[in-house]
Amino acid sequence: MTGSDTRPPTLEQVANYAGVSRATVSRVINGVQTVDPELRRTVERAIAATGYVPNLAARSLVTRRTDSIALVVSEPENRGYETPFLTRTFTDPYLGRVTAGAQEVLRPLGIHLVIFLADPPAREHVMRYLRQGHVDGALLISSHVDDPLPGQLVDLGVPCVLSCRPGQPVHTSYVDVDQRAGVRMAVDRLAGLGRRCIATITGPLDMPAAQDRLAGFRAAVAAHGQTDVPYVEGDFTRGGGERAARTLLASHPDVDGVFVANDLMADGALRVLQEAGRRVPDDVAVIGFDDSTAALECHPPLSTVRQPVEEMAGEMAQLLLTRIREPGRSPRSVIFNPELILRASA
Amino acid sequence: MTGSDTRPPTLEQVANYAGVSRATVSRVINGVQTVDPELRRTVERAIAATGYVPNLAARSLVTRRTDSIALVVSEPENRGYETPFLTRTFTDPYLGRVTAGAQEVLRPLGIHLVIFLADPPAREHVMRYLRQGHVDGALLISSHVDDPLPGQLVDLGVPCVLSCRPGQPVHTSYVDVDQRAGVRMAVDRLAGLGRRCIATITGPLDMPAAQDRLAGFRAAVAAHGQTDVPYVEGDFTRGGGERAARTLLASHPDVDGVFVANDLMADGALRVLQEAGRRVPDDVAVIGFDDSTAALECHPPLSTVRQPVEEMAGEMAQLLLTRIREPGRSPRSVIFNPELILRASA
DNA sequence: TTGAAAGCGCTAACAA
DNA sequence: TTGTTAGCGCTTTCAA
Repeated sequence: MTGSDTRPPTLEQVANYAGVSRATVSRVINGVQTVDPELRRTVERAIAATGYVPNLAARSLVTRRTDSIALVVSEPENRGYETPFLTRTFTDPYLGRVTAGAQEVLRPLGIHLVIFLADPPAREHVMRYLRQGHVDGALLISSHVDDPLPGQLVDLGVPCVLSCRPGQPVHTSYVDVDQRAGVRMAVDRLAGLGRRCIATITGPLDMPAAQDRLAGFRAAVAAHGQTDVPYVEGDFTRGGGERAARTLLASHPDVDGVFVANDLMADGALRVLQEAGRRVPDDVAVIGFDDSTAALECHPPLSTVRQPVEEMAGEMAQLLLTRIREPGRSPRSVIFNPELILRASA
Repeated sequence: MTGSDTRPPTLEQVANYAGVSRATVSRVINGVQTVDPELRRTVERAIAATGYVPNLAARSLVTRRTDSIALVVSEPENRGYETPFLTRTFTDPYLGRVTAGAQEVLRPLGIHLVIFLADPPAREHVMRYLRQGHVDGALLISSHVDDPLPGQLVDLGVPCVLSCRPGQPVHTSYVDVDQRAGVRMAVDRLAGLGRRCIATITGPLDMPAAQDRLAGFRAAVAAHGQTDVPYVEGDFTRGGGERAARTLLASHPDVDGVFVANDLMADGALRVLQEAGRRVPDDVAVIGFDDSTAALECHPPLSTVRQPVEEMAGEMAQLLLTRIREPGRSPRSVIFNPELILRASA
């Protein structure tokens, strides 16, 4: 009944059915213009009648293209975060935005986007998958300074583009937001609100993005004459934000402004601040980073530094396509401008 | 410098290098036992020396296997949820758990898991990808009653397994949790706590899982002699939970127990209840569903009905593998038992 | 145990 | 404009 023990129809069979050569059917399928309209019609009927679907393996064996690219989220090793990798990844709106942005440019081109999560146990598999020519290239979300994956992929000749400044120099393109400029906007705002004790909750400091934001914070508060640089390291999760906020409150009870390195942690921090009896923004003003959907769900809605993630992902896709088409061309990176979005929290 | 204009080494080249035939190299690669240990050594050296990696396309052209299976998350059409599909999907810990569970069984077998999101714009692409034989089968997360995808895939002969009871009868296996039993446990607990006005916040009622949970709720409260069945429809997101809780509070200010159809909504509901001055669990007891990571992040920590998602996903993978190996065999479905996890909220 | 040879289904020169 | 033909890189009989 399931009846698929029989093989799917081949080009050859369609050709026989239509009474033409394989080459002609191939041309019709690939939209080559030099085919007699009448014949094309005949072939199309034959395709419909036989239910023909091209065999991808056969095609890519000769074209050396697969028309699909991978989105790889990588984590070099278990750093004892409270939340495991998969949970963190699938709980943060970030990946959804990246996917959306990449799809936007890939889909019209008929290119498939396949998603891979490369935590240490999966790492080898993903590497093999990419090497075996299953995809034409990879968009790499690699956030840790010491992640060897980007370097390895480049060495293997897999075209790729990174989602942010790589921790170690890698001969490949990347896309990033001007982290420091973003933080600067946030701190300027807090200072403009008259806050005198401005602190920050950082991301994991083994991530370039987190380092950049902390460095930006240092520079920004210094510019406003604040000599102390109170910071607590978080992990970019809601729970981490809560923990960090508690630590911060204990060490700096007089804090009146907080720049939190992402929205998820800001949400957690907001909860803790308010449970501790601080009014936001009156007692403590809070600004996040990302402008993800989480920012809108905060109570009160979160002021935040907007990162145009979708656009950035689209650009990554473009860069990758270029890289695939012209492997010789030298890497090019694109830096986007952040924007301060003001809501109720600061 | 990037130097990959040159083609990767082929089996043939490795064979020449090692001074043996292609067949022998192939045997070594595929772990065939009948190869002289000495020769095997030679070949392995040759493989290492040349940096050989099998060409997947060529292999699967002959074996008709790809050793990869797809995890497809499907949504039939835009139902005007507040939160868009990708955001919802990548914000809910559910998918991470499914991935983890499936990987657990697939990885040791050397099978790749590739993730696809099939919302309406991507749908056609994903279908094509699956039909073209890019994967050996698919794990399908399809939550809507009227999603045609499962039926279409089955018709196309793509082996698949569903993540819950399908809305329409489909000739394929699925895995599910005993929804009604789970809800029953929750309601029994609330009733046991002496709650007299027990309400529920449901998932989208065009999802079988949401329907089952509501039906289970009906039956359970009736069993405790509560004739009224107060419910508000939610959307399985945090924000949706907040909105639903507000509605509920307005229509049933005397509510003292709430069963919320998933943890994310329960988190939102908790916030709203508390902002409205209700103490949890004293004034209102709340129980969620899933036992996802969100349950632990709630304030107070959420009592919830545990669904063994990882295990269920592992079983899906097993079922799919069986289905791939023995296409003739008739579909088999597996129902898991839920478990009530008591924390502070009820 | 090893090798020779025949394809898997497709695209792309090249000829006609 | 169409058809013929030669592979793409691999696995797998079948002989040796």
